[in-house]
Amino acid sequence: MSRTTGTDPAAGHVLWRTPEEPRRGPRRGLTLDEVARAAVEVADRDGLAGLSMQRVAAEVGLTKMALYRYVANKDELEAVMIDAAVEEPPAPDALAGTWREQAEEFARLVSDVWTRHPWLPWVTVGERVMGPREVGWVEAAVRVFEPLGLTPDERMDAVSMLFGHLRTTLATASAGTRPWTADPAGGSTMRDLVAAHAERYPALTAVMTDPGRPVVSRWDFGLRCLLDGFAAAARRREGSR
Amino acid sequence: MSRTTGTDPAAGHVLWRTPEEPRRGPRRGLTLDEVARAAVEVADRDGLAGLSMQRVAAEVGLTKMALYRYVANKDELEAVMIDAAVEEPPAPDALAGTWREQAEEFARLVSDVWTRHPWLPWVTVGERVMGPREVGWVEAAVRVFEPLGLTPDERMDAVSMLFGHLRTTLATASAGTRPWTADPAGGSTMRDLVAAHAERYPALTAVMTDPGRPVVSRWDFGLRCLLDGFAAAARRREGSR
DNA sequence: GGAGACTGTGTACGGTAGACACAGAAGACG
DNA sequence: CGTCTTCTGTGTCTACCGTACACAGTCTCC
Repeated sequence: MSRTTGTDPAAGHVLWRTPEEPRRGPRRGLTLDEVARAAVEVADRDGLAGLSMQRVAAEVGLTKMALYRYVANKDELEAVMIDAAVEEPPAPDALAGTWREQAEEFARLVSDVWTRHPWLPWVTVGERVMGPREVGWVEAAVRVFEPLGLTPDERMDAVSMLFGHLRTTLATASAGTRPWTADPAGGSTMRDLVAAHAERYPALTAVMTDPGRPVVSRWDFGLRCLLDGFAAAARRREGSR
Repeated sequence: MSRTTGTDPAAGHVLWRTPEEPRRGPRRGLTLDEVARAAVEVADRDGLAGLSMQRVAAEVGLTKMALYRYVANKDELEAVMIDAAVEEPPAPDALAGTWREQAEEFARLVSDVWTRHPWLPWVTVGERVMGPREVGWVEAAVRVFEPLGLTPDERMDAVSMLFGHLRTTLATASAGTRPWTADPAGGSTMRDLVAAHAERYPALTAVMTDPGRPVVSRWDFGLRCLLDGFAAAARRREGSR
């Protein structure tokens, strides 16, 4: 982790380093991008638990130790595969309409990518170095909320909440469950458990007997609540101004 | 995994099994509860990554293989330690006031527990068998939203979103970061990265230059937005009735 | 034609979860 | 009392994980 510029805290990180060809020695058989895409493929196929240096190495036809010529460790591999998987963020003029329409469209875009790579909602949490594309997605999200009269901090909070909501929804959805059963329930078992102990959980029993709406309408409800909440916050700001 | 009742899907799971003394053989030196509490202690001290069968076994003075006499595998150990850590959920009459005050109080209670055990927000996701206490917390949350005119499904969605919000907030807070920097950013590095590439991320740059409010006010903002959103949904229901 | 830098390989280490066989303890039953 | 049976805890073993390190081979620069 050696800083080169002094201003860029992650200059030493593969994600933000411009790849400069070494002068001497044998050419490397792969690019960092190929490694990243192979890792994405492994995670898509075998899940996050099935992702190991061994498997990724086998995918590209190398020994696992050769991978360490491309990334410093597994965390860095994860970082580059995230930035490879999220693809390009929407351009500034890609989203049109009111802020609300833009937010809905943005959520749909994130949902698309995170559905294509179901492990993404699980790894885009916690302390780590983000890649340029991932930061680009956050940038795009911040842009969406600019028309609202929120303070910068509130705008960022809104972005955070939007991503959080998508994560919660999509992470559990990818687990093959209807969204709420797994939060913090997890699995259809909660429904059965409640049914087996109805006297102990009356409020839940009442909820569980509901026939249930289709997933799409649940998705709408959550997002709508969130955006309504932001709108209310914006109104508060407007009023106090 | 042998069902005993037929109606209870997790009857074979330690979490829902009433512990019946075996007739013959030596007495076991520990109770399941002691094992669970030891595991909680390890996780509190060494974090989730530091939690291994080995460490927990050492904590209680056993070999790791002896642990398998108490739990079937590590997942089951995690399950029992979750239910041990969350403690008793609030009683039906423990929360008072309007639904909004109750929701705020409930959020505070969850926050307390999840702060005491910072690994909790990370493990209470995904497909798994919940314990009786954890289900009790969900039950309590559902009760809070009963006064609102939401449909059962919407009520459950609201609960899910509330937990999701708390998880996002507390998981990142425990990582030693201010909430939003880690979502999906992660770490103060995002701030620095944006600063180093200001021309590329203008919207983010504008946000980052903000001095920033104290954490407590960010907490309020998020929760307030969420509850405002629920209130709006309830108003929609009222209006259409 | 070196010298030196770089890539990919092989080996080794300490960690993980868990399968399995076994020694010993303790109640059940003759 | 002795024996049978069942249960607990131990020790050993396998397969895998991330990764440190030494080394062989390859390429460019001087």
